[in-house]
This record gives sequence, C-alpha cells and structure tokens, in this order.
Amino acid sequence: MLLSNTCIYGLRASVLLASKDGEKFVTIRELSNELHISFHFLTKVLQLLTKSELLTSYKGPNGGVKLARPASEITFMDIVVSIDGKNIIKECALGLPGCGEIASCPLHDEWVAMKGNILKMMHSVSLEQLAQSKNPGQSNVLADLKSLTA
Amino acid sequence: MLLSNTCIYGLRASVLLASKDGEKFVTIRELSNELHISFHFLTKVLQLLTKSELLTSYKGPNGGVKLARPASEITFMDIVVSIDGKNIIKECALGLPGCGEIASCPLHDEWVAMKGNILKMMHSVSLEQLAQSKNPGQSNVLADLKSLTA
DNA sequence: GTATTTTAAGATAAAATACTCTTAAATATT
DNA sequence: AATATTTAAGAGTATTTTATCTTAAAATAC
Repeated sequence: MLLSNTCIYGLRASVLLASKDGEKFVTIRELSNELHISFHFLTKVLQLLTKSELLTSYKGPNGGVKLARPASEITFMDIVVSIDGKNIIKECALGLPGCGEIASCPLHDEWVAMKGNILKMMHSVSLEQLAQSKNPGQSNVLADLKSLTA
Repeated sequence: MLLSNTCIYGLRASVLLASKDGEKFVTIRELSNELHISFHFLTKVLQLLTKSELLTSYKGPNGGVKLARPASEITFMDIVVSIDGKNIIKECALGLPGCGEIASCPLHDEWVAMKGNILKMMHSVSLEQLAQSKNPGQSNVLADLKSLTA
C-alpha cells in the first residue's frame, strides 16, 4: 500500500478538522468518536502533526487540536510527509538503489512520470478541497469519514 | 511503499532468470549469490512463484528453478500479484472503505486514473522487456540487479 | 541402496508497524 | 488550593513483515 494506516488516520482527522470551525479547539476524543478510531492511537498520530506544526494543540478544559493554518493552505502532501515521510514512492519500481543516477532500468521513465503525477496530486489538493466535495456527482467525504468502521 | 520487499526480491530474481537460458534450471543458490539476497529467504519467495506456476522447480542435482513460460509471456504484474496480491493500491486514497460505490471522495477520479495507469504499466511490461533494456540511453537492468547490495 | 544435491516446509527470531494503557503536565473552573 | 479536563509522553502489547535456521522430501549419481 502507498500510505500507512497511521497516515490515513491522520488524513481523515485532518479533513474532519478542516470541516469544522477553524477557530475552536476540537478534542481528540470527539474526533476519535466521529472517525471510529481508538482515542489513544489517534492521540499519538495527531501528536506527529502537532510536532510538524500542521496542528496547534491546547491542554486542559476547552482544549484540543485545530489546524495551525487555514485548511486551504494545508495540503494532502503536508499530512503525508509529516507521518510517512518524503519517500513514500521508491525511486525505482524494482527497488534498485542506483537506478536513475548513472543508468536506469527499463521502467525508469514511466515510473518517474507516474510518481510525479501522484506527488503532484497530493501537493495540489488542500484539506479544504477534501472537506467540501465540489463535484455534484460526489457526496461529501465526511459522511464516509465518519460512518465507516473498517 | 507500493511493493513489499519480498515482491521486489521476486521481481529481481525473475528478471535475472529471464536473462538466462530459459531451458536450464538455475539454482536458487546462484540467484541469491548474484542478487545478494539471503539464500533461505529467496527460497521462500520463489516458492510463492512456483506455487503460482510462474516458475517451474526441480529438486536434486542439476535442479533449480526456471520460468514456466517464455519471458515475453510473463508480466511484471504476474509477479506482483503472485507475491503482494491484487490489491496493491487501495480503492481510495483516504482509505475510505465505501468510496466509489455509492458516493466518492473528492480525490476519487484522479486516484482511479492513476491507479489504472500503474496497473496498466505493470500489466504491459514483460520480464523479457525488463531483462533486455532496449532504449539506447538505458543500461541493462541486470548490472544493477547484480551489483547492488542495499 | 547410499551419499549428494537441491527445493520444500516448518519452526523460530528479529524488526517494523499498529495499537493500548498508564502516568505526567498544562489549563480551567470552582 | 482542589479538582476536572485534556494533550504529551512513555512503557508495554500484538500483529505483520522480514529474515534465519533446521529438517524433510525429492531427484540424481555412484
């Protein structure tokens, strides 16, 4: 799989946060309830995003987490990099460590193009876009985000 | 990552086999030496390919493994499916289990298109093509296959 | 048939990932 | 100050992936 489970949890929580009032702190308990993700585990995941300064957190009553920047300014990619790191797609489809530097494997060009497309998409899609589905044929992602367990 | 380590080992060994005389059995010991992969682990990996009938194996002296079909008739995809299964790329980038059935997340269309491209490439590239680099600018993949450790 | 070569299979170990539980620290309310 | 709320941090557990080691089974050669 391209993204770890942990990363997908982080993405879902971020999109959910993006759908809420960006000023208020939202408790991780609330997020974990709506997303059906274990509270303790989600806490760990969101700590990563907080350390990366994509989220701001606040302890104590009325505390919680919120996006550190407007949802339009945080990309899918930001979340992915924060949790899974920069190398989610290997340089070479065959895992050849030297591929592309001096010589390349036969898949190289196609692979680089596809990798580029995926990264480009991740970079160009914001949490705001993910939170509000714009195409008429598509329902809001939030319904799925919340209702599904598996 | 898209493909497991195990799968990449299987791919490398298959490409190496494709570069050799397709009639003779090649010992796993020889493959593991050339690829710098642990003999015992490679044995396990190739057992999967043998079970999937992509390789033929033979025990005893002068035994080993060889491709079950001509290298031109075995695809990158065949190897990947045999080792990592059919679902190497999730339906939905956000891991939403229901995405695409009734409603879709905002990434859906782009994601499906990219997934299709990757699968198409894997399906259209044969072991023969991987074994003999055809583009002048590209070195043969075998040099990398053999020489690199990591 | 005995020894040798080689894959097959199983048991075990190590590492990475996923997840849980407990305690500490910070903040707010009373 | 005392208590409740909430994130942070750390320790611990479980599962999956990766890798190793041992033994068994099959085939050959002598």
